[in-house]
Amino acid sequence: MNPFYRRIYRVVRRIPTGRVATYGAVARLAGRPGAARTVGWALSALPVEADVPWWRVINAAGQISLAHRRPASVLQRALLLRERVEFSNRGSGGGSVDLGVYGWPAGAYDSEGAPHTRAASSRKRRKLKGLRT
DNA sequence: GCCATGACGTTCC
DNA sequence: GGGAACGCCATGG
Repeated sequence: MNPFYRRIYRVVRRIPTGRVATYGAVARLAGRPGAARTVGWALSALPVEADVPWWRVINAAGQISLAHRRPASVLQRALLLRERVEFSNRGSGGGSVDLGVYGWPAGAYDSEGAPHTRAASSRKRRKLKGLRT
């Protein structure tokens, strides 16, 4: 097992009860920003018997990604609810977690969490720089 | 070593 | 706000 995985698992273990972290945050804390996919991959290979709160790891949108892919989605939601993590019924998407409240580490998301929301400001900045042509 | 895939993220339309 | 495209790192064939 590569040190990345162990690091990722360690980071996930550091997630306190009642809090959730995004793949990107975990990857960043693991020392590999941008390796969010790798984090998900590592968790996919994670055995259920492992003492790693994988259910506290969600995507940047504050939603569970293993919706139809894995039946564990229901389990994850149940576990999160058990952790007192509320799901904001944003329409009928199945519910999303407010990273501004339950996000971990605190301050990483602060008052934002939605990628597109944050992208709005970043986009302008990128356009201003005049990149990509 | 190259191509394809994945529990994701960011940016553009 | 929603959908599509590109990029990211690591694994598997």
